[in-house]
Amino acid sequence: MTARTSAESTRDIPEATVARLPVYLRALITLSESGTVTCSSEDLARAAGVNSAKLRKDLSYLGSYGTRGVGYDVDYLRYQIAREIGVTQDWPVVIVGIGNLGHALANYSGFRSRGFRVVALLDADPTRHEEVVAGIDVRPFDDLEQIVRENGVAIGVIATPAIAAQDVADRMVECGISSILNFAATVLAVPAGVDVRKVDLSIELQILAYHEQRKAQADTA
Amino acid sequence: MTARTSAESTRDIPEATVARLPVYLRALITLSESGTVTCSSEDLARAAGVNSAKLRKDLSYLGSYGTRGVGYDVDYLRYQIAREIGVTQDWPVVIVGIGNLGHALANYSGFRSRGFRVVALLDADPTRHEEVVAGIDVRPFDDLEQIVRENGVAIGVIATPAIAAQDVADRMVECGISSILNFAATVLAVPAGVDVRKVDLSIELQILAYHEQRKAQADTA
DNA sequence: AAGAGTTTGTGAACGCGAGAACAAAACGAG
DNA sequence: CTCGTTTTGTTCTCGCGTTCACAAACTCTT
Repeated sequence: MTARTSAESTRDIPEATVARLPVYLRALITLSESGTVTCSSEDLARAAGVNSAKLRKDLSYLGSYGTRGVGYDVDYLRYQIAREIGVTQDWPVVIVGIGNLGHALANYSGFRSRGFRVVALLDADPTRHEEVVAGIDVRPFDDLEQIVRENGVAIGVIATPAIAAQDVADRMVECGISSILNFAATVLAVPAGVDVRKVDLSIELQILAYHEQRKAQADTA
Repeated sequence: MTARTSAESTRDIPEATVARLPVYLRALITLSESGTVTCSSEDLARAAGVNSAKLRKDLSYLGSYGTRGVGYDVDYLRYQIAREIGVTQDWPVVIVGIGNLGHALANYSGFRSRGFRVVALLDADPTRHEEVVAGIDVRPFDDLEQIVRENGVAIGVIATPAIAAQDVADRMVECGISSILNFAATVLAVPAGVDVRKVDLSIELQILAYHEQRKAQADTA
């Protein structure tokens, strides 16, 4: 990892703030589409479901984009956040594993509208290679390297069964992919420098179940 | 909310720990299926992708289920964690919104195998009410109250478009559902006492994009 | 039976994030 | 131009979560 020398735009933003920026961005888009030109931190915080002090602190890491006594220009702030996240540019993405979830992901319009372009759908099962999902041919997993090279893909999505996920991740890393979104129910081992984010549907439900159980215990206490 | 008087099993477990318990549980199940009888905190931590000190501290909130100098009995610890989370019992769940994602969720085997039973699929669109997904009839959204009442449903999953999500949530709360898993791209407002967890696919990708952009900047610096 | 070797459970230190509170800056009225 | 009002940007404090480090407890060998 090279040392950071550039003065501009490389202050490090806390991870917790990074995770909220997309939420603010979505709220700003909604406000913009409803014709709102200016909003206060209070307005935006309510739309994003956070505390207004936290919102202002988060935005202060990006710079000083508001006007005291007035608030924030919705479209201007929207652009600044989008630029900071990096979604003003186009991110090519590959999805591996075209089962039920892979289908849903391929058809998910939220990717396209937010700067992500699905350039390929891959599956190891040859019987799926006839399929066309969301207007995209399903191709053999072995085409991964070529696709990554030709499209400059940096982000991969894993929607395979858990048993296959580590192999897919290894191949992705070999091909030069450095960010992985993992929907498989397994912990991936990857080298340093590769980012993995995990989404596990059943874990979310289990967390809810824990709290639900406690509520039930409290009621019968 | 009633005061907690029961001495046993009501120590409050930190939220961060609760979020990791399902990960430990999954790791233990994998270990158990591979025939492992005993494991050290180091082993389990590696399988779960966390620090072993953190693992031990997390487990210490549940009680003292290990043996010094030996480690943990895999099946025993597995049961204890499952019991603490509440997945030794069966949780009936309804899914509202049977689009691409709703299909994927209805077919997701990870729910069933972890104590969650999908008792109904609901959709507001009458043209879908002919469909049978994952062996379950798709029914009108207005049947929600009856289904919740008859099955004692406490957990609802929202997989509708963002525009409909708040209405669905309101109706769920009215019917007595007190835990909601929200896949729609919107922030839900719910009364106190109702838990909401949000899963937003495009937000996860945006977080990856942010880090990817920084890596690219670092390389060209 | 005693000592060497493991591994858990936990006390203590540390760092990060949340929220309160306020000073600084912009606007508008008179 | 000045004063009051509004709202941002930032400082400060507090609490939570992570990690280290070690004593307590158990096993095994001799």
